[in-house]
Amino acid sequence: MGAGTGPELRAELRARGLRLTPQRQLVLQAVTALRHGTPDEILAEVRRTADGVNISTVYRTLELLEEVGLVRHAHLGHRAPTYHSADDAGHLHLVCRECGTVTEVDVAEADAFAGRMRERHGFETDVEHFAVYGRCAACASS
Amino acid sequence: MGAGTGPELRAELRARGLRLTPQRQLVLQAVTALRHGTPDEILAEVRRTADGVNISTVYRTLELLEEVGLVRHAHLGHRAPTYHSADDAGHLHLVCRECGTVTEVDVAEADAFAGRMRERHGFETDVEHFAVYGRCAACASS
DNA sequence: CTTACTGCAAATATTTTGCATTTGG
DNA sequence: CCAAATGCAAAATATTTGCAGTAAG
Repeated sequence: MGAGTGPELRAELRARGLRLTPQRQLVLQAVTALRHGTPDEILAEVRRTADGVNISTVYRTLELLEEVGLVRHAHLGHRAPTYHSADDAGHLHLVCRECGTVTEVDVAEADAFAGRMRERHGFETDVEHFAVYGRCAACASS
Repeated sequence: MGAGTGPELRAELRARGLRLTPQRQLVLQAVTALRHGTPDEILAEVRRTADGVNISTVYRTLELLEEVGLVRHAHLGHRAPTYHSADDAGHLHLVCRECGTVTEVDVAEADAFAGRMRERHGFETDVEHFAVYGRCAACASS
């Protein structure tokens, strides 16, 4: 289960003179458990277990975990940076504008597109960061 | 130059029992002039010409112009829905994470990708709404 | 012990809303 | 004239920051 909860987090932090705190463990656990979560949702998830973690700590911790490389964020909607574990990387997000469902798709499905952007525009696409908007199969058939 | 400033806007509005106001003309002109703008930037652009248009009117007007089909918005960054004229549609946005430059690319370049999403996932991609993140040629070579 | 980290409350930033007034048609 | 639209100020959201107290190592 990769970076997950314990020793790897500690190692990443120590390597930079940073500390392992219960809050940081809890936030990382919550991100992993939710698979996709906004700062708000992550706070709620954390509070199902422990209590008293502050929202500003969640923001600061997410930023830090991202720097350290254990979590990433993507933009799935209007106002919602969504965080996920770096372990759980390797997919695109297809977001349905009608029902909001997020479908995960292997990044390889965008390889041809990314290659084209590279060749024609010298642009290195970060396929994991962009959300693809549209209509999912279920909504299209209704 | 399509929908632009005058008569078409009036027609679209009248057809729905809505009114043509100077504010609505100004906002549409500003969106067209800027090519890409956040509500804030649009307000600033409007104020270069006339004065006294209120920020809440900008928000309401953008929403309305989008319903009517004269403008669209895309998500190009963390906190910034960016509006553009519907006339100026037909392109993807390549956004550089380092310098922020937005490169426009013909939507046809994503046809293969969109086709693949349709076939394999039944997903109808709105290629114009998503921003593609990455590094532009200039930043990659530095 | 040292200083990184957290909680808290206040500051920012962004967008939305209620309501009295103005104005397009 | 009358309903639609605007301006304004307040409310609702979302995120950031300063600082004093707490705790990791």
